[in-house]
Amino acid sequence: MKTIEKYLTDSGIKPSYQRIRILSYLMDKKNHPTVEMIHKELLHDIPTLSKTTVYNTLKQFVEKGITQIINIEDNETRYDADISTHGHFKCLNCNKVYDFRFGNNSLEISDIEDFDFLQTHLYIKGICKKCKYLLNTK
Amino acid sequence: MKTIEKYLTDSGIKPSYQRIRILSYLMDKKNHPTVEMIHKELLHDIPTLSKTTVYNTLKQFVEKGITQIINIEDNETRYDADISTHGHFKCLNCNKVYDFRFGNNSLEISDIEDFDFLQTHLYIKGICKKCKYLLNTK
DNA sequence: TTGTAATTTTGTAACGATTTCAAAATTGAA
DNA sequence: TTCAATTTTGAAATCGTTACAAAATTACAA
Repeated sequence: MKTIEKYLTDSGIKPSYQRIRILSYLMDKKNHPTVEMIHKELLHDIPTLSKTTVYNTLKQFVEKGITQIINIEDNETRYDADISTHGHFKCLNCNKVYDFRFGNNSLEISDIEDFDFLQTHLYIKGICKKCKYLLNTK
Repeated sequence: MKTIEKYLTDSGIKPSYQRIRILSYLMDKKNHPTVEMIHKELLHDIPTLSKTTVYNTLKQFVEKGITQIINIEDNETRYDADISTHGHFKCLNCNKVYDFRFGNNSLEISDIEDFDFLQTHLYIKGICKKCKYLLNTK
């Protein structure tokens, strides 16, 4: 069995064709897509793919813990199959979402000492390196 | 002129009755409300208040920089009149959103060194102290 | 104070993302 | 091969948000 199918099976998800393709898309592209983006692109290969299937599949992936939701913007829900703790940077010029690493232990958090932490999401917005130079040389 | 009116005027917003009431609500309650919550509660005092006004007002507050959007959950947009850099913790048991402070310099961010940071949002989900003890003693 | 223009508020309609739901298609086991 | 269970599909419903035009309010000049 291929690794992606085994990964789904091990996560308690039956590896249907659509599920394999959607997870592969997330893992290969690493582009933090919206439902719209996934549906639009996969439609080229799977002409019958319905948007409902994309919604259902992603909901299942999130429930089973193999995908995380990115809420960096209030008007778009994005998805990420990289479930390791890492941050997301959105460039306000080109709208690209970048991954970044941060020292989780070094956060120095006050006021919520005795709380149990289950998920940490760090979002930063600004201007990426590429756009910064482009904008400067205009 | 009252302080809240002066604050609006200084921010370039004409202090209409509705705007004063909505900003006061945010500042007094500090409950990170949704549009729904603000509208429902103020309706007791202002029976003619329309939801559109709440939307318009909050959009203006955000544009003028006196309110920030909290996207800790993908199905609800919350608002906060505290625009200082601070984190938000959502209890997955009681759904309350808590503020917390964190050392901004202690983040130890890698991979996006030369990017310009404009906004930082740190969200943590888990179980709050109160719910933790309640759940343990059940 | 009155009249008029500008601004703000309101309510309805439109919109877009997401969910619901039942039928159709596919899969798996006997 | 047959039948039950699961998955996918597409249409309709729902929900949060926005667009828009009319009504109300405010500001200001005569």
